[in-house]
This record gives sequence, C-alpha cells and structure tokens, in this order.
Amino acid sequence: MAKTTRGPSMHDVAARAGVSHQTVSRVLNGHHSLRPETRDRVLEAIAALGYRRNLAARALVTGRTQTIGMVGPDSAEIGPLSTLHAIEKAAREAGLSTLMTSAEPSREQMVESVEFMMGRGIDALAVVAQQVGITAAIDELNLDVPVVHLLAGDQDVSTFATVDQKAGVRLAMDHLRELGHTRIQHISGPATHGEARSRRAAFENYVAQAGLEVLPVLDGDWTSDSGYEAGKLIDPSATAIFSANDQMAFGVIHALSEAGVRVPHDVSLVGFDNTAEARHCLPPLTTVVQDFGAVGQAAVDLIGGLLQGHDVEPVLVAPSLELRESTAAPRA
Amino acid sequence: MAKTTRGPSMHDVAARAGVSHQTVSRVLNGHHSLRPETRDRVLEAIAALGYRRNLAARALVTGRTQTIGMVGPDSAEIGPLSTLHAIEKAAREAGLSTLMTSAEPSREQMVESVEFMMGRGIDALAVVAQQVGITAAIDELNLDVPVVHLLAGDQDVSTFATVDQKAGVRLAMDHLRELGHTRIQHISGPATHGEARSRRAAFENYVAQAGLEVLPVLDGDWTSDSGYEAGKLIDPSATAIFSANDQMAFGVIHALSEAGVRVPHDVSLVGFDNTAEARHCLPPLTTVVQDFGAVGQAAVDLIGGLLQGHDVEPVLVAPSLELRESTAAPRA
DNA sequence: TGCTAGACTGTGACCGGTCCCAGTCGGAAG
DNA sequence: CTTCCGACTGGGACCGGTCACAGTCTAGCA
Repeated sequence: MAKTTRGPSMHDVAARAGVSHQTVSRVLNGHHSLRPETRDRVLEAIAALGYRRNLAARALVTGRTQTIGMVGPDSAEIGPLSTLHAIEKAAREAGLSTLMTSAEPSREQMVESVEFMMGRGIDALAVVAQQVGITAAIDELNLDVPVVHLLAGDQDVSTFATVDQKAGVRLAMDHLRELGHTRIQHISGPATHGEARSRRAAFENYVAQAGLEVLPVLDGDWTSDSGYEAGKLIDPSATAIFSANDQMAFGVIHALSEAGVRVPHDVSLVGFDNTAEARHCLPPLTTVVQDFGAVGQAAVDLIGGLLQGHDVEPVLVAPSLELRESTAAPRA
Repeated sequence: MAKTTRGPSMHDVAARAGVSHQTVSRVLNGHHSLRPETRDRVLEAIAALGYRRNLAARALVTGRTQTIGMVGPDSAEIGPLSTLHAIEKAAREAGLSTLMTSAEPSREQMVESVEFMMGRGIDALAVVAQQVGITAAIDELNLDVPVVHLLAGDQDVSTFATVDQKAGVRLAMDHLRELGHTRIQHISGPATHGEARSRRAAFENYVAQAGLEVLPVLDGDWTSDSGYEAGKLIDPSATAIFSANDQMAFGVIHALSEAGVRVPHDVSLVGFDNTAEARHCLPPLTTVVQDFGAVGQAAVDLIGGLLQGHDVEPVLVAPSLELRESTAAPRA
C-alpha cells in the first residue's frame, strides 16, 4: 500500500499565493488586518490546491484538539443514544468533532473510558450516564477539562443539561387526574438510575400533595421484561398505571392482556420517552415526550461557554405529553 | 479559566530516567534492542510522572491519527446503532479511537460528513449506510484511506462486512413453509435501501424456487406507520406475512387487530431484527436475529488488515431465527 | 517636514513526538 | 591484534501549524 500521501501544507499555499505562511494562517483564522486582495489570493490558492489545515499540527501547538469526548451507555436505549446523536450534530455545526466511547454502566468502565479519551486529548467531556454516582466518580478524577452531565438524575452537580423530569411526571399525572383517576400505580426504573429515582420521587410527591391513594410502587429495570413481570403484580384496585418508560409499558400491556385486562377500558396507562413503537402498540400509548435534540444542543452550548471561561447555568428542557389511546376515564 | 496545563513530555521522562528522549520513544514503541535495566528505569519514570504520549505530535510526524471514522444514519434505528457501537468497542480494544458523524441518508450529507472527517484526519472509514448508491458515491471520492462498508445491500463493493440477508430470509421462509404456509405475503422496506432490496429479492427468489403462491409485495418504509398502512392491504387469502423488519410488523399487528384478524390464529407473522420490543408485542414476534456485534468486530478486523496492506475477504455474518408466538400452522 | 499610530506582512522559535544517521562498546572471527 | 558485527544509545532534522516579535508602509496630525 502506498505511503500516506501528505496533502499540501501552508507553505505550499503561501508559495502559490506569493505570501508568507503566516499570512495564510491569518486568513484561516479570520484576522482583521488583511488586505482583501491578499485574502482573496490566499483563498484562491487554498481552493486550487485543495488545502486542508492539519489539525494534528494545530493541536500540537495550541494544546487543544477541537474535540469533545462523550461517554455513553453500552446499550441501545433510545434516550441516551438520541442525546449522543444530538451532541454530535450540534458539535459538528460548531466545528468540533466528537470522540465517542460507550461503557458499561460501572464506575470502572466509565472511568476507563474517560481515561482513554483524556489520553487521546479532548477539550471537554460530555457524560451521558444515568447511573447515580457516576457523576461523583467522574468529578473525583479532577479532570482539567470542562465536564457537562446529561440525563443525570442527581442534579446536585454543577453543570448539566437534562429534561425536567419533575415536569414530565406532572404532565402525566395531571392528565390522569383530569380524567378522574385517583388510584394510580407507578412502575419505576432501576433505583441505580438517577432518572428513575427522579421520576419515582416526583410521582410520590405528586400523590402526597394531591391527596391521591397511595399504592405500592413496583420496581422495574427499564426493560419490557421487567414491565411484563410488574404487570402481573398490578393492584386490582388501581385504575391507572404510570410507567417510568415506554418499554416497561409494553411489557405491562402484554401481561395485562394475558390476564384479560383491557387498556384503557379497565385500566389507563401512561409511558415515558415516546419511543418509535409507542405509536403502534395496542393500544397506542400516551406518553411523555423528551426533546433529546434540545438537550444535546444545550450541552454543546454549555461546553462552548465553559471553554471560553464563562460561568454557565444548568439547563432544564421542558417535556411535553403525547396523547394517544391508552388513557381514558376510569370505568367506575 | 486556567490555561491548558501541559503534561510531562518525553524530555521530562528522559531526564528523570537519565537517558535520551529517543530511548524513551524506543521503550514506548517496543523496540527490541534495549537493556532491560534501561527499559525499567524509563518505565519507572513514566509511571512516576504520569506521562502520556501526545497523540497530536505523533500524528503530526507519522501522518496517522489512530482514528477510524464512522458515518452512520441520523435516525435511531437499532441495526445501524448497534453496529456503530460494536465498531467503537472493537476499535477501542485495538487501541484505536472512533470519530463518529451521523448524516441524513442523502448523498450530499454523507459526502459532507466524510469530508469533515477527512479534514480531521482519519486512518480508515467505516460506512454504516443502507441507502443504495451511497457506497458508489463514497467510492467516487477516491479517498486515500481504506473504506469498509457495513449493512450495505449492494454487495458489489469490494470490502464489506454485513449480515447475510439471503440466509436470513431463508430462515424465515423455511420456518413458515415447514409450518405449512404456501400463501406468504411480503412487506418490504424502502427500495432505496440495499437491505430492503436484498430481502425482497431473496423473498421473491424463494417463492419462485419453492413454487409458492405469488402474492403482491407491499411497500413499506421501515416505520411502523407504514407497516400499519400495509397491514390494511394484506391479501385476505394470505396465511402468513413476512415483514422486512420488526417495526413494520408491529404496525401490521395493529392494523390486523383493528380488522379483527388474530395473529397467529388467522395469519402468521415473521419480522426481522429482533428489536427489544419484539419479545413483548402481542403476540411476541418470531423474528430473524442479526448479530451486529459480530459485524462490527469483523469491520475492525477488515480495517486492521487493510491498514497493514493485506488483501482481505468480505465478511458475511450468519443470522439466526428467534421463534416466538406469532407463527403457527395455517388454519385451513 | 517630521513623527507616530495603525494597517499590513514577514521571520524564526517552538509544540512533542518519530525518523535517519551516527556513535560507543563488547565479543567473535580472521 | 585487528576487523567486523550486532547490541545499545544519543543527536538532530523534521512534521505543519501558531505565537511573539519585528519590520514596512501609509495616512493623519502637529
């Protein structure tokens, strides 16, 4: 195989435009003191030669790689993945690239991923982790780059961008209550996940404040399998179920259907996430929508601010509710 | 904000170990002519100083970035995403990092993504695209790095790693035929997708060779919405449906259920992909399983071979069939 | 006219590695 | 005893940018 062919360098461009390499650099970096004619000549030379700035050289001298690192989960969950996508897109629009690593949600794996990226050189870090404690573990590393947390449930960390979980729960519960439900059961995500804890806490608060009936919370782990199991344990007196995510809601429907319980005729069901399938399960699922694109964009904005040394405010993105056919007024 | 603190350099290590920077480099690169004692002294110095090799400097002189670029789709489809994950994982284990970009499945966006990554410097490119024509478009760019295609339907390209679509279709069809079905209808993915075309072609071949009844193919676009629409058009004489993916199968179930048609009592249904939900839709879906992890690993292996200048063979990963409850013998 | 600020451009050091070349040293071969 | 070779090590150029600094030239002002 041929040796890597090196493209033209700044010197080549400079030679063709009849200027010094430094002037080329100035054109590239948008320096103001440049005769338009000179700039044009340089630009013409760049175009003619197909010149592309060598980022390794740039990184070597500036100490910045124009790259933001991302750690995401190993799984194919819709929320984290959409968020990673959104970050990537927003970053690229800002001229930054993204180095992605996925990691099992263990402290060790996460830290290893981060170390790997620090070794490659990144200017900032975006952590897309739902596990409680991950944020703390990463803060302990005392990285010398800005860190932004996404989807973090424990929002005591300084810098994060995430969907407002409390507001999402309120949307779902307001909807059920307006329909007339007072006996609402919650199926929670794993207690190890910050989001699951947030939703559960918000649910319990809501129930207490609204004076609703208190029914035991069923523990799930996000998977439809666990939803299926939880579905078998639904309290017969419950008239509505609020599942902490859509996947589990699917499992619940499966279990209920096997037990001859009809949704929404016998019991109403609300999910969380608005996955692609939510629209076509039976019945189509009413669910809370999270705008992951906005979260990703917010994260990149935060990073941009931090890189310029500004103080930044955490961002909470507002959720919305998608009404479908899995909710109705209670039968009684 | 503090200036980026530069870590220790090779010179610092060399000074501490009482050798030259060149010797340090040799230790790092595993040169053989080194006194063990010298090596140990250097390693000790590296550990003591927490030295990490600067990859920008390395890239500058070698012209290699130790990074492989990936273009993936903009959407959250399970197949491509799992594949990207798998590549990332395999790459990291091989000491490479991955630069990910997502792109709308248009020629322009894809090319733009690739250009972006070439500008950042990548040693190889993995294309996770399903669109027909993308491979050609990228080949036309005449990149001077090795390119591997994944999930590409048009397998006339030289280097690819993908699941054997034909074998997957055969698994599904053999299963249906063994149950006794002869009137099988296919719901295809979009004709713009290579995989959809492969599956459809394999289906039609199978029908012809096995002498099965020929029923019109219904056109879908991967979404459960389109499956829902197709579900309304199912031929009443069909006893089984082979959907080109799971999402569409969900839509089909939705439509059939509205029409009072029961799966599998009245009609059998097979999907493709084994999404997380397939296990818990009603009824749980029999579907073809693709091992995306294997595909990703194979891609990295291919890239490794290409980078060393070897000739490599394309890889076809064998699929399997997950039997669930959506298939049964025809009623008649 | 002389002086100066500001616009514009060039020169050379430097970032931190790798590569090429050359050097030292001990033991084996002639 | 010389010669040669291989093991081991060091010196310096170089990759392609950015930075600090210094120059040239023009216009404005006293």
